[in-house]
Amino acid sequence: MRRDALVAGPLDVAPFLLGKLVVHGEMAARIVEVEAYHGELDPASHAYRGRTARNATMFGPAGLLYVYFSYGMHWCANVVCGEEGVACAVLLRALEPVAGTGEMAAARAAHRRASGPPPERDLCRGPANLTRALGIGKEHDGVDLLSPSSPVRLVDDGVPPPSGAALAQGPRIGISRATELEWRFWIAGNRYVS
DNA sequence: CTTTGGATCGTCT
DNA sequence: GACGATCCAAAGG
Repeated sequence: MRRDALVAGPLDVAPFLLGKLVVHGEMAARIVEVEAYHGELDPASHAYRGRTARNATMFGPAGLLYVYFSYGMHWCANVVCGEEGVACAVLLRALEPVAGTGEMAAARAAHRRASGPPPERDLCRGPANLTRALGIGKEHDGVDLLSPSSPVRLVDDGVPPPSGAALAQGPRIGISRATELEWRFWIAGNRYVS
């Protein structure tokens, strides 16, 4: 992954990230669904009202991982994009498990307890589920996804982003403002989409 | 299948 | 003091 590929607006970077791999240890999963958040121009973004301690990572250089805590129990992961100082990010909403699925299932099962591990299709389905499966938490906020020495990395294995009819687009999920914007992107027909 | 309510806490107003 | 870029289990149809 070249960093300059991420130095662009979130509406360009979001579809570009579809098909890329997120790697953590022996685990790898392919991005199949994302949402774009455009910092200070976007009422639904954490950075809409400017820089705070929580959203500081969003203002960093492209390629950082922004992790935030939500609803008192969930972690969500974003890829920071755009120029440094501009708070753009792409939320990861669903991934297709590629490697290390046993470890992912164990991580999910540990949290779900009684109900056991979810079916493979649901391992990384949903923004909080995928961080749980991959073991991503607050300790990963601000790590450089493009550095070979980082625990969590973004890898391009040559699978091209979807284009034309293979690229689907619609409203973002779970927000209360700017709901008219169709800033969610996914791979059309992919069964791992949430 | 759909609907509903509970969990649970950091952050910003 | 309210609320959120959510998920899950239980209950109802």
